[in-house]
Amino acid sequence: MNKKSSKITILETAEDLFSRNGFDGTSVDSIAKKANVNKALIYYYFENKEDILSSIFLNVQEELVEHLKTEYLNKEVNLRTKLENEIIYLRRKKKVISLILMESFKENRGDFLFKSADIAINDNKIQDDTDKFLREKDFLNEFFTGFIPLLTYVTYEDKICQYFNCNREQSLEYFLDSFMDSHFK
Amino acid sequence: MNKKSSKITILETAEDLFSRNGFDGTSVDSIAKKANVNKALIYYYFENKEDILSSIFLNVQEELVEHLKTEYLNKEVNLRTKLENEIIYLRRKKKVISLILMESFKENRGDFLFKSADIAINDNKIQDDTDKFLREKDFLNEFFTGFIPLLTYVTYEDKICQYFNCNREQSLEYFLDSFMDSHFK
Amino acid sequence: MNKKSSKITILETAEDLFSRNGFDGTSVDSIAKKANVNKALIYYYFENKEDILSSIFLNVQEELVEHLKTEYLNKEVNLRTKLENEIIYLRRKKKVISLILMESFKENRGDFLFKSADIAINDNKIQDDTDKFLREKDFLNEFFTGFIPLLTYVTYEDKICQYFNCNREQSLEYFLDSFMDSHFK
Amino acid sequence: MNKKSSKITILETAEDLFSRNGFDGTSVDSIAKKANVNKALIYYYFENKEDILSSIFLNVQEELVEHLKTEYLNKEVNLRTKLENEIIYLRRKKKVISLILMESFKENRGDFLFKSADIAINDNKIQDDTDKFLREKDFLNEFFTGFIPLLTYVTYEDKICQYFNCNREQSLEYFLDSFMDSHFK
DNA sequence: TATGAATGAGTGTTCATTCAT
DNA sequence: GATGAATGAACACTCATTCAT
Repeated sequence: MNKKSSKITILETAEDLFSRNGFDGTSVDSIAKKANVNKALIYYYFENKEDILSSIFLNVQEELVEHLKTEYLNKEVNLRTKLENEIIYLRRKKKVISLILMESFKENRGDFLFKSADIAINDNKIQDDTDKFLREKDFLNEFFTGFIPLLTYVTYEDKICQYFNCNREQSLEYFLDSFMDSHFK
Repeated sequence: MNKKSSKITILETAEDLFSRNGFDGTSVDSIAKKANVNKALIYYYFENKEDILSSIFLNVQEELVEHLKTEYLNKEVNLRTKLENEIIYLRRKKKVISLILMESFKENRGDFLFKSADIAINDNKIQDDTDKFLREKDFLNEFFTGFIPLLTYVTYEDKICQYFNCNREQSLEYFLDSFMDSHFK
Repeated sequence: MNKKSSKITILETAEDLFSRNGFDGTSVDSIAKKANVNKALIYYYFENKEDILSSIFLNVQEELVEHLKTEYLNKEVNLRTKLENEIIYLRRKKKVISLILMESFKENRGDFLFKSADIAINDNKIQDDTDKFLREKDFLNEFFTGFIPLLTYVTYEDKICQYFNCNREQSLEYFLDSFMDSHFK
Repeated sequence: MNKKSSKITILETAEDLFSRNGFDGTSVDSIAKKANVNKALIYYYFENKEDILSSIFLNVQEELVEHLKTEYLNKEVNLRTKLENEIIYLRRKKKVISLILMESFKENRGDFLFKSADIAINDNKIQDDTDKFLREKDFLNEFFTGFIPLLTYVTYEDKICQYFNCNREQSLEYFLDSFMDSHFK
């Protein structure tokens, strides 16, 4: 049988709606309606609306982090191709990414983004106090010239192409050129 | 007399709350309460909640655009100092910036950001179809390696310093190094 | 104009419904409907459902306490007549009384009843530690042989008369006889 | 084997929660959770929530009635000791008693209490219409000076001791003195 | 300009109850 | 006996907005 479990349907629908309208702009009612499940069932699986959000975040964290370790790309021979593939992957996750970014601007809401970035950039290695400042410098560099441009690119891509009435694959080329130039030397 | 007009108080309070909790996460009630004005007075000055948001955006647009024309910085002698000053200015606008970014991820909400970027980057010059692709390439480059890192830096600065328990002015130095390296050759 | 203020209508309706169905058995919706006011208006006047209950309690406390100081009745010449009048008064308050009693049995809910009884019985006089035990003994005596029979009488009166199909004024006579005998010597 | 049957566990848990929070303040969910049984199992044993309440009441009625026949105590030699023992017994039933009282104040809910009192006081004897008034007078007397003080004492005892920070066994002595004086001549 | 009162529709959440297994 | 999943209606509470003054 191909019938997806209700819980997964709920999560996917919530991800979709949250990414379109924001967390606060999405009602639990609308999730239930779009997911074709009874609203009370949502509360059978999740403690509250917030819990849906956390679940979405946690489900994607590990996978996402893996794809954002741009520093390792350095050693690759065909760096640009590798990067392109990463973006193609990230495109499939653009809804969560949009959601993560959106929420990160709210008060006391940046932690998930920073933690993910921290793990991706510092590879979770034992944190040695001696290189705290190096770590900080590295982090800021990777974060603002790598991480953020990458994430914002995949979330804004369609919107920009729509706004400027331009071609998506062409835009990707331009972005890749730009990113290669600026981020890698 | 120091007494600000009610309308300005409302706008400032709304900007503050919107930037903290998002547009949808902020109620008109809470604005009224925090601004110490009668709720109905808000509807005397503004058509609806949306109208408050537009007013905030429009009031700041021109000024903001002026400060985001990073390409012109190229010709400056003391580029880094100039950039630092810009960031110091943008810090004072971080609430609106945060708000603009937050909203830009929602469906059909990116226009304000893109329009501002478009004006800042292309200087609003008569748009000649012949260099459309150059414009696009330039735009994407400026947008993702200049505009976005700058805007996200000022909005994330405090959150990051809090998360990593680090020093704000030191972070700024690191960011400036990074930005100079990546964005300007 | 005879139009009662909405706030008072809400309080009176709530008192009525709470006393019939209990606090938890009464919905704010039902109060709004019966009081013919918009539900949101209830939350304009009261912080939450609990706050309606507290308001009802506090509004009646002082007045009620005054009528329950049975110990002072001792010196009266026509004690029985005095007592009868008190009961006639308490009958008019039987809704709140019923409500107070009902709630007092719940966990952490007896305080209002005990505090009222304490004030009524001890007349709020400066509490001298030397006669703490006397106070306790007096309190228990007054509470269980005076206070409680009186309060339960007015709340059960109608129910009992209905159950036994008997006459209300005749019952009052019987109760007064009984109370005079047992409580006063 | 110490494993209680599920049905009994449900009844005991319900009794506990009902007595703490009232019938309406207790959800079937919370009973299931606290009793560690599946919610649907509750509906396997009981028709509905109401049915749980009735079961609790009926299970205890006979036993309770037996212990409330205070008029027969009259003939006892050591009346006070007998009474004390009754209270010690009733203490063990204080949860149901609290529940019975709580519910009795609601509209159309006093019957269980009155019926129990009626049986206890009139010993269920064939009801002769000729002494109807005597019966009524007796009933009211026993009910308000015996029955009610006794029942409310065991339910309020802990609350009062907590409120006044007093000793439970001392309170019992005081209450017994009081009850002996007022109820038995 | 300003306000207290009011409203209808919606919010997140929980309810008692049922179903298939 | 027992369970996980499901449901429709209700819950307490809040929303953006309006009105009369």
